[in-house]
Amino acid sequence: MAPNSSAIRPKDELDLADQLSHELVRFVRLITKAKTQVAAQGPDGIERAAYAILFCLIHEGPQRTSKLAEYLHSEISTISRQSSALVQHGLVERQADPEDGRACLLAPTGEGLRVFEENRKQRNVWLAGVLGNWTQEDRETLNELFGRLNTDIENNFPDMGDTTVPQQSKGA
Amino acid sequence: MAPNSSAIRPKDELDLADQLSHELVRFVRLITKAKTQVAAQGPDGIERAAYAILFCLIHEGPQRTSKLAEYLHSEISTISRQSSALVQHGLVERQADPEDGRACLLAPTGEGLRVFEENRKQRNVWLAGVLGNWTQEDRETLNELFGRLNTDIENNFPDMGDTTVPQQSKGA
DNA sequence: AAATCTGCTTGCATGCAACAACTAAAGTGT
DNA sequence: ACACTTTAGTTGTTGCATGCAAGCAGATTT
Repeated sequence: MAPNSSAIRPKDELDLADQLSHELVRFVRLITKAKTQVAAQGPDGIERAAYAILFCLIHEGPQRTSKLAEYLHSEISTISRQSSALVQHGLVERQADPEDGRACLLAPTGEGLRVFEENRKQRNVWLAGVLGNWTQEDRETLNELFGRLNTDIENNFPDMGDTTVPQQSKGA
Repeated sequence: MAPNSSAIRPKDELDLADQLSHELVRFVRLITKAKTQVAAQGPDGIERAAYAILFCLIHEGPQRTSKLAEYLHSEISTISRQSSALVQHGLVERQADPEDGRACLLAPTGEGLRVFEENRKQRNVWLAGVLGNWTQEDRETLNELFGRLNTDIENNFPDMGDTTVPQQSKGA
């Protein structure tokens, strides 16, 4: 079953939207599958999802749970759970927030950095494989457009928040 | 918390891979969130995930469960369940496969088409909003590169299958 | 110091996908 | 033609990730 009809090239905007939507869900499916295959947890028992936290902490510095949630578009509770796991495994440590005793700043530990670096390498090896035949230019273009897409999606969230797409009509 | 260090522009391939990885997970998070916000199920009680099946059937014609599973990178059982739901709600119908009595060809019903169309419109409205400020050229480029990315990821799956990224070292 | 607010954690429910056990229909060999 | 194996799909169970809501402890206000 090779993509035939709509999967060749866009004729007009609507077709393009269709196609892009398709690529979007295709991508999500692929990643979902990849996630299950790469094993749910690293040998350190860290949730896959928790690496995003590590990434954020490393790139942005120690953060509060709430900030992380905001940044990662997750529930605070989710971050809380994942952070706990990271702390338990010694990849992240809690520091008392000098400005607020209730809050705890999460910061990567040396071990956390090391583990993250290794993961980063793994991921990059994989990505390099995937993009092996790409020209440098295309890679950069993809990167840039992808980033823009994400940003634009982020900016379009508020609308979805209350517009909450009603979807179709029929009642059964 | 604005992206600072590595989130500006790629210096070399490794940095680019880093950045792209980041965009990838960012995207997944965004979509994940979007999915939950758009409501778990359509008013017809159909799982969100099932729409991919509808899409596939409409674009590729009646298919067997197994083909769908292959195409959508899902387990047959998953497809089976979702298909059942679609059948129950009259969006898809089972046709006996003339070539094999065990198999059933799944085909969209008129109602299925209608419902899908409505969903498509919704999605396109949203996408149009997201890509509102893009030039047509950029949109097409994104679409093309995204498609290529997906294809290349698909092709790199076999490796992941058994290489199953060992990840890091320390045992704690 | 009592009332309130806020940041985080925990319990419960949901959605989704995988694995396994099972049914039924084809093929195969004698 | 009849048992035996293989193949297609369905259903039950399990497990994971997430969101919501309730609870808890530290901070703030009056």
